[in-house]
Amino acid sequence: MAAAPNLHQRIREEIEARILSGEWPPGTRIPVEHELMARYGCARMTVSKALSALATSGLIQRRRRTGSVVAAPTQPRAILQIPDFAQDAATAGVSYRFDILHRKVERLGPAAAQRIGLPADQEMLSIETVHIYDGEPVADERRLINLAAVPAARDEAFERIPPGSWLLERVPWSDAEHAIRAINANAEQARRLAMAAGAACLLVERRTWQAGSFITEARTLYPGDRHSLIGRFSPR
Amino acid sequence: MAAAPNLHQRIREEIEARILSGEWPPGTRIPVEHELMARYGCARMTVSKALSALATSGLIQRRRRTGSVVAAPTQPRAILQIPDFAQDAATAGVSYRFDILHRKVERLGPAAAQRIGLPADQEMLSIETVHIYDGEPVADERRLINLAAVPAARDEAFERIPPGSWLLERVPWSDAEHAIRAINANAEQARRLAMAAGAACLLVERRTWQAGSFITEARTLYPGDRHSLIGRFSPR
DNA sequence: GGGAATAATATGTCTAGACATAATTTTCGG
DNA sequence: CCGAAAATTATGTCTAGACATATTATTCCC
Repeated sequence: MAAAPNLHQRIREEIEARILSGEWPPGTRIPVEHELMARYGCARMTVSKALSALATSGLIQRRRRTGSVVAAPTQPRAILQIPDFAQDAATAGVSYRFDILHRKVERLGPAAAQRIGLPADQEMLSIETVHIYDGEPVADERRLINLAAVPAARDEAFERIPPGSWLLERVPWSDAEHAIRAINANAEQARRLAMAAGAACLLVERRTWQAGSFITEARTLYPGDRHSLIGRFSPR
Repeated sequence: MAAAPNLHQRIREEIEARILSGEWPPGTRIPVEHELMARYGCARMTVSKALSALATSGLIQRRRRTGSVVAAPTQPRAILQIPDFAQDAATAGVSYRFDILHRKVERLGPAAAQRIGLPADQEMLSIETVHIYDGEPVADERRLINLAAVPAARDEAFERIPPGSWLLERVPWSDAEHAIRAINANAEQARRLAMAAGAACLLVERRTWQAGSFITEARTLYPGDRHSLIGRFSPR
C-alpha cells in the first residue's frame, strides 16, 4: 500500500486494508464519520469521500442512523478480456491475418431472431471470418451486424480491418451479453480450425446493444487445445 | 434515464448519456467545470463530484489545464458470475446435494506448484467434489486449500457445506485469477458427469490470494451440453 | 402495555470559499 | 529566434459550515 499523497485516499486505503486482511470481517461496524474526523483531524467531507468510494466499490454498506458496516462478500465474478485479434497478435509478436469466408446481406432467420430477441426479417450483414496467427487458424467468427443500426456496414468490404475491430472503433455500445460454452467441433468447424473432428472448442457468444437497439452478435469458436480465456480480478 | 433526485447524479447521467449515445465520441472535450456550474447553477464541488465519478468508471479522462475528454473505448470485457452451487440451485428451484469423492492432506506436487507459483511440498488439503442438481451431476470440482493460510480447513469434514461455500464465508481474498478452457472429457470425467467420453467440457480454473499469500485453487469441470457461463456487462 | 408523536443520530447533498498542483501559453531577456 | 521565467487555466484537495432524509430510540398519552 503506497503512502497516499492525499488524505481521503489514505483513509480509504487504511480501511480497505483492514477489511481485505480479515481484521474487520463482514458485519463489522466502521467508525462513524465523526470518529474518523477526530482520528484524522479533518473535515467530514473528507472522510465521507473515502467512505463513499468504499461503498461504490462494494466493500462497505452505508446506512443512515446506524453507520457503515463491512459488506458481505459478493458472488465471485471473473472478468475476462475479449481481445482484439490484431492487437493480441501484435502483443504476442506473431503475424496476423484474416480471411472473410462469407459476406452477405440477409434477413434475420427465426432461430437467430429468437436468440437475439429481435423480430425476424430484419436486415443483417452476415460475415464469417477466420483469424490466423502465423499461418495457424485461432478462431472462427460468425457475426451478424444490424444494418438498421449500423448502415455504414453495408458498403464496407472489411478488406483491411476485420469486422470486430471495425465496429469497435466506430460504434459505441452501452450493453453487452456474453455466453461461454464448450462444444465438440463438427467436421466443417474442425477443418477450418485445423483440428480433429470432435475436438473440444470454446464458443464465446457476444451480443451488444446501444441504448436498447441491437448492434451486433459475434459467435466465436476457439480451438480448445490452443486457447483459453484468462482474467484477473479483485473482489467486489 | 431516471430523473435523479440529486444534482450530481443528474449531471453524471446527462453526460454519460451523450457519451454512450455516440453524440460525444472519444476525444470530445467535456465542458469545463465553470461552464457546468453556470449551466446547472451549482457549486464547483457538485460538478466535480459528477466528473470524478465518470473518471472513476473510465468514461472520461480528466487532465489539468486542458479539461476533461471522452476516453477511448477499452477492450471489451466480459464479467462472468461464478455461481455458488447451493444458491444457484435454490434460485433455479432444483434440489442440491454434493458428494465428497476424496479428501486428503497432501504435499504440493511439482506440476501444481508450478501452476500456482508456490514452492512444492507445501501442505494442502485436496478435495474432490461432485455437485448434483436433482440427481444429475452438474460439476466436478478439484480443489486445493493452502493449510498454512487456512489452518481451520484441516479439521473440517465439509459434510453440510461444500468447500467453496465454506471458504467464501470464512476467508477473505484480495486477488483472483481465472482461466477458462474447453477440453474433451476422459473416461473417468465422463463417468462422473454422466456424459459420453470425449464430450466437450468447460474447465474453469480459479485461484485466489489474500494479500499475496495463496488461499485456494478450484478446477471445476462443467458438462458442455448442460452448462454455459453467462454475463452481462456495460462498457468501461 | 401499545401505539403515536418526538427526539436523536448518522449519512446524503450542497455551498462558497481556500490553497495546491499540473500543464500550457505568454512574456521577456539575450 | 530561442529558451527561461512568469502568468494563466483547469483540475485536485480540503474546510466549516448548512439543511435534508432515513432510521432508530425515547417519551408520552391513552
